[in-house]
This record gives sequence, C-alpha cells and structure tokens, in this order.
Amino acid sequence: MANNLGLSIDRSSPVPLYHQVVQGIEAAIHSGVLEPGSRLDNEIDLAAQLNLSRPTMRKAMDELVRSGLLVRKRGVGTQVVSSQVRRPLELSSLYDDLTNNGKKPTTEVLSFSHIEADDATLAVLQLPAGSKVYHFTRLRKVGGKPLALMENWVRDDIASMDEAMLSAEGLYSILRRGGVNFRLATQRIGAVTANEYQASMLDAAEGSALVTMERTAVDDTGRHIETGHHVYRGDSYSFEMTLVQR
Amino acid sequence: MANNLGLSIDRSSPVPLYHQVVQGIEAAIHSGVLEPGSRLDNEIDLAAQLNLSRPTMRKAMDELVRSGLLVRKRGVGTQVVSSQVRRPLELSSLYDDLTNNGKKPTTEVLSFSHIEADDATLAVLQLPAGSKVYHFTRLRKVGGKPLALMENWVRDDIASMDEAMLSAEGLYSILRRGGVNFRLATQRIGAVTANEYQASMLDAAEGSALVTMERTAVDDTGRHIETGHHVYRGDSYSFEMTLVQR
DNA sequence: GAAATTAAATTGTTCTGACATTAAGACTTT
DNA sequence: AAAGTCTTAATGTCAGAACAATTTAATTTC
Repeated sequence: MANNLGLSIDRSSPVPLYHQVVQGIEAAIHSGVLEPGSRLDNEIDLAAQLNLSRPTMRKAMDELVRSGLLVRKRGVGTQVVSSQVRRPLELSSLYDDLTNNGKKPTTEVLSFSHIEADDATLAVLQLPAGSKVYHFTRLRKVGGKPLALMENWVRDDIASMDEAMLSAEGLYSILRRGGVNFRLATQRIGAVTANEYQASMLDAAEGSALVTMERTAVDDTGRHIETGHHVYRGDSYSFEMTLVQR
Repeated sequence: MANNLGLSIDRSSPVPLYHQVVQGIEAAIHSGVLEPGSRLDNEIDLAAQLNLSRPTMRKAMDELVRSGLLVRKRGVGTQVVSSQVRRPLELSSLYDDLTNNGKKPTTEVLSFSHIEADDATLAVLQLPAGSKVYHFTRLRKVGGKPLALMENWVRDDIASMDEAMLSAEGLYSILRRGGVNFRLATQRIGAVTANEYQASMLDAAEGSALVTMERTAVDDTGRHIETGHHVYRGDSYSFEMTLVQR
C-alpha cells in the first residue's frame, strides 16, 4: 500500500520538519487524498520516503494522533480515523469564533469601569489586595440579533483599554497585542433560565434557556489574565468539542 | 535551585520511564512539594539526576506541558503553572464521573429495545442499512434525586446487553468489557427549558433550565460505537474543562 | 482439521549525540 | 549613563540506532 501522498518538505523553511509533515497529512486528510479508514505506510518507510529520521516522523504522527485524526495500533499500523472530526475546542473568544465563520459580530459596551477588585476577583486572578482591574459588560450581536451577554474582569497591567477599543475588537485580540500568550483556560458550562434583565438584553423571553459559561484564562507565564461570566441564547449557541482519550 | 523532588524511578516496572516521571512530578505538584511558579532544574540536569536520557525526560515534560501543569520558555527554563488545574475533560460517562467522586448513582431503565436503526442513527453510527441497534432511555439519580435523563443508541455487535445490566452499571463499563477502546468523542453542549415530560422525570419545574449534551463516541479502530442525547438538571450539573492552547 | 508454535511486520520505548534558537544578563564601547 | 555586543544557559529540533512488545499471518505439529 504505497500511498504516496504528495507532500514535500522544505528543509530551508523555518517551520520545523515535523510540523510540515503534520500540516501535509492534515491537508491530505481534509482534501480527501487520504480517506477515512485508509492505512498509512509504516513509520519507517514514511520517514524514508521523506528523507526524515523516524523520531521526526513519529513526532508528527504523535500530534496527529493526539488531535484525533490518526489512530495507531502496535503491531498493526496507523490509519485515518475520520475526516469529519472537528478540531478540538480551542482557546479563543466568541468574537474569534464568529469572525472565523465569516459572520460579522458587533459589540455594544454596556458598562465599563476601572476599579479596585473585590475579594472574589482578587482570588480568581491571584492578585494582591488593592489591585485594580477592568470590569465591563458587553452585548454581542450577530446580524443585528443579540447572542451573548458578557461580564468580564481583566487585570490592568497588560494593556490599557477603553470602551471604544472593546466596541471595535475582541478582548483576546487586545490582550494578545499586549503581549499575552494564552496557554490554558478553565471553563464551566451550564444552563439557567433568563431573568428579566437578561431576557430584555438578549431579546428573548423571560424564562427561556440560556447557556452559561464561566472562564478563567492563564497565560504562558502562569499569570491569570481574565475571568468572565457569559450567557448565550440557548437557541443559537452551543459548545462543540472533540475529546481525545489518552 | 536544586529542587530535589523525591521521585525515584523503577526500571524493572512495566510502566514506561517517561510516564513514571509524569506521575512523579504530578504528585509533587499536587502535594505542594513543587509550588506554583517555582522553577524546575533544566532538562539535562533533571535527566542526569534520575539517570535518564534527555529525550525521555523531555517526553515526560511534554506531557505535563500539554496538560497545562508546566510552562516552558526557550532560553529561560520550566516552571510550574498552577497546582489546581483540573484534568482535561475526559472520555467518561456520567456514571464514571459520579462514582469517582464517591457518590453512588442509581439508574432506572425507562425503556429498552433492540430495533432496526432509523436513517439518522445509521448515518451517525456509520452503519449499513438494515442494521439493528440497542435503543434505551435511562434516568440517573444521585442520593435519590434525579439528575439526568439519557437516551442512547448503541451498535449491537460489541456486547449484548439488557435492562438488568444497564441498571447495574454504566454503559461505558459494559462496552469496555466488550473490548472497546474509546479513543475520541464529539460532543455538543447547550441549554433548553424542560418540557412537561422532562420536568416530571427530573422532578423539576416545567420551564426550568436543562443542560443538553449530544455525544458520539468512536473507538480506536474508527468504529462509531454509540450516540446519545442527554439532559441534565441545570441546577445540579455543569461541564468543567481545561483547554490547553497548542 | 485443529491447535500450538514460529515468524514477520509494526509500533513503543530508550539511548547517545549534535547543532539551532531564544532569552537574559554581563560586558564593552561610546 | 545609554546603547550595543558578547556570553551563557536553557529549551527546540533532528539524526541514527537498538531492542521490546504486540498483533497478525504462516507454518508446523499432533
């Protein structure tokens, strides 16, 4: 089964060889060159075909296995799982999600303040007593239709921000420009019924179902950057994710 | 900063060396021996201290970085992010979740049948036309309190099952005993309000908020094993997860 | 013909070694 | 004193090799 997938690697490129292989195989899967269920050549042959060492080839395949695209079985081989597996839930904001899908969200800043953090926020963001944070609430609409009501607390030593900035772009984009490299987030998803305020803001019936999300994001230096409580209209938003068993 | 964390490795153990290191460092972090923010020795020294090669040490640290416990920075070093990072959402059933937390759930099988799958189910489970599946609904209670209403469709060529088995143990445990190695799952979480039937079964008010989850699980050979629609009482269940940026 | 054994194929683990890249501090120069 | 330059320390990437563990298929034996 010599499935010569047409990928070539560029040794002069700054992007690591194993990552070039990852991208190549990903592309082959998504384009259909590698069909779901098909077997790949063994690691050693594949490495030889691309003039790579086996560790490099393996590192690439490791990543693809972790992301759920490939499945390996000792003594048997490696095969493509399924092309229609979505990407695992990534660390991105709702704004990113929507703009990536081609829709154009608008943001309305309902309140904005730069205040001393209360005890709960100090604890969550691991800040010393007396620290100030940005606190704001935003309403996000897509196609004129309200989708999410968001309340956030953000430490103020990353980037200065104001209402105008938050209206124009996503929070994460502002923070990234401030030099933050997000690394992980803890979030909790649940459900509530809309109270009067939420219903009116989201243009939904009082008592209708809302998806709730609480998230705290941490950057690559361990700083807790922001925490937020968001509610989404249950009829227009849900969280989709792919879980990979290790 | 010679932080000699008291971990030792057993070369005669069948568990891989790199995994022993992962477990050791995890334990050191959770027990507080390694405090959040503290720096580890560099890879080469650590490897030497444990009489391991650098690739082995690196593989262990790779895993810890991926799971969000450690953070590495080229040219600088490696440090502990946080001790309180929960495990990423794993591929497990609600039953597993609860029993792991020491609670004792009970399961009531509301309906059970072995029928020809409808078109939607055939598509989701990728089965040939005319295939039969198990279809059942269950009510899960904890401490006598209803928590979840679950409807599932399961392919019938893994393990035979009946009402009694489903009352006694979790679906995933039955399937695992049937030789299934779960590898990944796609799930979608949202919110709805309880209809009359759901409200009565879950002992909640009609119109109260419910968390919904739809999940399809795939095993390591690419077979689509089961799909289910679950609803949880919004006041007693939420999904918690840790996202790691790659 | 069925069971047990053997062989082959493939991934899993581990080692040694080398060089590249990045970040931070020390040093020198202006 | 400020700016730029060098040095050092650490992680990042890559190669080649060897052996272990597991699965499947082929072969042998009873």
